[in-house]
Amino acid sequence: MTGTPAQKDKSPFQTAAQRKATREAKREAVLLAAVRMFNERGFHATSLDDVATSLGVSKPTIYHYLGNKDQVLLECVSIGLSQLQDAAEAARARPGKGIDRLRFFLERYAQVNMEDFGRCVIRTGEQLLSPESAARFREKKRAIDDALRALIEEGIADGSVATQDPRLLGFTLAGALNWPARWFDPTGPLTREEAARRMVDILCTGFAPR
Amino acid sequence: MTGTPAQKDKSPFQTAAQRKATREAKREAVLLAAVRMFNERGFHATSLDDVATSLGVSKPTIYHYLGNKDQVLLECVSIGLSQLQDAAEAARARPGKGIDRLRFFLERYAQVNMEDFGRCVIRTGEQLLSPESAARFREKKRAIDDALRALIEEGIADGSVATQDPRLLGFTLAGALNWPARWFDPTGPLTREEAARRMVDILCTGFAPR
DNA sequence: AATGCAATATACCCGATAGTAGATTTTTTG
DNA sequence: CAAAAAATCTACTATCGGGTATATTGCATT
Repeated sequence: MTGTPAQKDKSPFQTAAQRKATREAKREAVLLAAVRMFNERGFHATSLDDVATSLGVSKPTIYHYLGNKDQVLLECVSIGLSQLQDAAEAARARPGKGIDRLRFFLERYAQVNMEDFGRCVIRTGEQLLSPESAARFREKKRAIDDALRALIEEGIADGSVATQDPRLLGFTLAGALNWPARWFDPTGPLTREEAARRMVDILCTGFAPR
Repeated sequence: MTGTPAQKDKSPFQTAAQRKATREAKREAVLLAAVRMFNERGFHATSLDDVATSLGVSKPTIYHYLGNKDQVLLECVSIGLSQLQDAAEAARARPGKGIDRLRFFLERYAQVNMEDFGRCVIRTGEQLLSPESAARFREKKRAIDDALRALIEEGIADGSVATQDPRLLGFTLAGALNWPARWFDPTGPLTREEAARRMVDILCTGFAPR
């Protein structure tokens, strides 16, 4: 048996698929490093030099994987928004009354907003992006809003959700559950799941005694 | 009667007090122009040249009234925060059950967040300010948070507010009522007062049917 | 072995803008 | 009216950071 090499996948020689995968992994590492710095120090206070240095590479390497700073930010918020979109679809696919599906969505929504990419969605003002990127950003946020509105309407239709003004209810719920992007501290007393659950409870029953 | 002039206060000659007042008025005009541009285009996307031009003056004029850009922003958020502080004190001074005082505060709080300086408070990340200014900013925000918490606790004490977790209730309410800083449009269908009232209603009773 | 592409680096350019120096005009006051 | 003070301007400096031109290294495919 002459040919078969002893090394299975620690060979330094990669297949085309492996190369593509490591490239993708590097791209994602750039985005993760970037989003963390954006969240911590702010977009403008984070130079791509900073991001590069934090990864032990130089700035042109980032440009090798992503076109420019605007694209880096757009990618980051797009990841966060697709997580929210996934949550919406999962809620949509659930059985149960409208209120249950709504609560399911709201919990996930809150949880995403406590994670790196979700936080970035909330903290990123449209002004930070180029006009074209901002348009795509708005579009995707709009889809999330619509999904939330639809869940509310379904709840109203089956009598499990009570409100005078679905639009305003949507804004109110979203606002309450966006805010953890600013205050939640994962090293604090609550887990993401627990914090999300309790917030949704509060929103569901209100603060007046029943 | 030789002396008494016919012009009462349209004389171009001002008293010391009047001069001080016009100076203050100019300072405030700068802050108002600045905060509007900050809210619209973002802090970093607004140069002091832009602000100056919008007032028909040149940049050094701004420096004549305010020390530097950091101070301009700090002044803006300080105005917003003092409006919130006023709301807290007014609520504190009210008669009635805890829940009524809390609702009073929350409505004002929401209204402030739909106005120029309040919006700026919400939209300003601490990273935009110098470390020293950021510390003062945090301090003042902290005071508002504490006031909200205190009102909640009073409601709990007299049985008019129901919650398992006052801290989280505070965050949830604040988040919901901060969010209008991002979405509220004064040219839209609702007045500030009406929007605030409805949001507080939603938060008070929740979205589950009673 | 030779050619080519992917990955990465160094060193640079350039535009924007915060902040300043110094002159100038206007107003107040002695 | 003269001198001082306040208000404002023009023109400049300095810095930062996004983005690029170009060189280098090394694996990969034929």
